[in-house]
Amino acid sequence: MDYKELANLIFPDAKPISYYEEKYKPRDLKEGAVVTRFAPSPTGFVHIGGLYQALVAIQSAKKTEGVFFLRVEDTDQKREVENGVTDIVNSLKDFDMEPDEGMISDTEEKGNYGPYKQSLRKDIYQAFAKYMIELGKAYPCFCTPEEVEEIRKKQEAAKIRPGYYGVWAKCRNLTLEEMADKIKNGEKYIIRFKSPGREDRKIKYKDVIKGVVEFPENDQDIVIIKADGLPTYHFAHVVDDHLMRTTHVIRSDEWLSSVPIHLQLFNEIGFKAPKYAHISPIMKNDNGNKRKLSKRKDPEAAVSYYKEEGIPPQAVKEYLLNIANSTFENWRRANPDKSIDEFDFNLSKMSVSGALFDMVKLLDIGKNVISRMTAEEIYDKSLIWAKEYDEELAEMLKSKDYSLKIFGIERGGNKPRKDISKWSEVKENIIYMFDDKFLNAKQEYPYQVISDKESITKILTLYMEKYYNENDDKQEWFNKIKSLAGEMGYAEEVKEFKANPDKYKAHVGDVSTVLRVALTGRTNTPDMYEIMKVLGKESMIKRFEKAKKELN
RNA sequence: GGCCCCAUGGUCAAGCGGUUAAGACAUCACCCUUUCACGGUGGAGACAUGGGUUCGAUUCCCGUUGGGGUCACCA
Repeated sequence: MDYKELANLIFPDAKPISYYEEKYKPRDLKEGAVVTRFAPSPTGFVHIGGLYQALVAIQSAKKTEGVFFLRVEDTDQKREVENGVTDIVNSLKDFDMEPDEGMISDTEEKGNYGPYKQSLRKDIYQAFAKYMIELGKAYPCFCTPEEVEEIRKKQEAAKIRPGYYGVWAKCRNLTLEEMADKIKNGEKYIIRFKSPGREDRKIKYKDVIKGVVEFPENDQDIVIIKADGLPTYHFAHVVDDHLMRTTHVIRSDEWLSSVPIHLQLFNEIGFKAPKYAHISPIMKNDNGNKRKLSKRKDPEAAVSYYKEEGIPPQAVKEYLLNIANSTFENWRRANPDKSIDEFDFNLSKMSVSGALFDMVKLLDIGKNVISRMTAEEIYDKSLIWAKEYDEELAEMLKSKDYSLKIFGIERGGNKPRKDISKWSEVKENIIYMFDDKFLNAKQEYPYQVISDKESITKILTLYMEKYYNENDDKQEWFNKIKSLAGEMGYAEEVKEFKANPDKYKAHVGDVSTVLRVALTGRTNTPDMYEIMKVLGKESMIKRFEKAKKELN
């Protein structure tokens, strides 16, 4: 019995690895092109941290004319969730982050390096596991989970490092004959890697983001093929990223401590290891402690949250990019209209420590992103959002013409209005502009300086009867309000009022406030001249009548 | 607990041996303005701590403290 015979006994049907080496040829890309991937498990919704990784990966690939692919890591059937793959694909689509290669739906994929779903690659992993066995670098292990647990307990009791290694790795010392006999007897087994490492030796490696990191060598005989015949993450990673010709593995921080295992695996199997870039996770402040954004506790951890809230995908991406490379902010200010793909993203400039998630900042970016949009875009996007999440708003937006007029107020030009940071704010923002909403609802009228019934009635009546003319330009329009103020005995100029506070009871601004409150039910609105134009005279009359009626 | 990583204002962060320690968000004041949003000006606000090294440390080294990660037939 030799290694080869053992390997054949275990994987009689596996192809030689040369078959796969031949099938998945090195990519023909220009020098320096980054081939990278997003490789999530379909275990539930897509996490904002995952989106962050994917974004960083895309930027890296785009910048170098490389490849970004989506690989689904579904080797743990126990944790798999229904529609997991579809969710991932759709989430990337929502953010306009479609991969160049890989899964494009639950069952379809594109690209020449597939399958891109690990559960479909069982044969491939087994071929490489077989190869490892032939090399004498992997072996079958017959320990039951209970036995392994038993070993761990002993180690813990003796306060020594837990794990399957050295003298604890019982099965590694079985003779080939013993192994063969056990297999023939039908004993259950898994495949373990035979680690050549020693814990008292150090390895150094250079992470693209973290810099030089030093670790003890791996000496654990880790599992590479599980009882169900599927590989563990470690082995799948090595096989896949080799065969898919990945140049850069961009993944979450939590993998950093597995690097010694991965490097050793690459080395023993004889492949060139990719470069690693370990990204710090996005954190959240929880009672003074930092912790990762959690799927269970934090709604904003799920990318679906941003869609539901109507935060533009563009804003989320810009926020994330800003965390990744803080120079992005300056670049954006200098290039307000450029696509983020033109930003010179730099992996190695990413922060080594995890950033606290800042919703306030995100919404500020949202505000700016939306302010750069035309009224038409705002209309389209809020309508799409409304159709899914807010029927009432969708109903309000039915008249495109009218909606466009509202969204057009103070928009365009170099100082656009910045009062919407997400689509879920739109309704509150414009609802008073709709007669059927405004006229039929009970309104609060927060009058300010001028608040007595008589004065208000007089202002509203006089204004419509004597002063308002829908054909006035803005200057004329405001002059009329001044005249009205004068007629009422108030100061026509605010400055004059301030100079002689005792002489007047109020000033033209206070008169405006009365008009504004009567018209809209609020003290803060966009430009009133434009509001009146959009509303039209008929609506104004109705609103003033309502206001007068509801004076107390 | 072992191993690893990290530490600049409330938050994100420039910095890479000599700086009045940038900038953005948030905050405050003022200006602009009929209100708000915008815009403008200004203010407050930081190098965790103790040792070294050095003519000189935010920057380099060590310890302490604090935070994070990881130790599965999960990824």
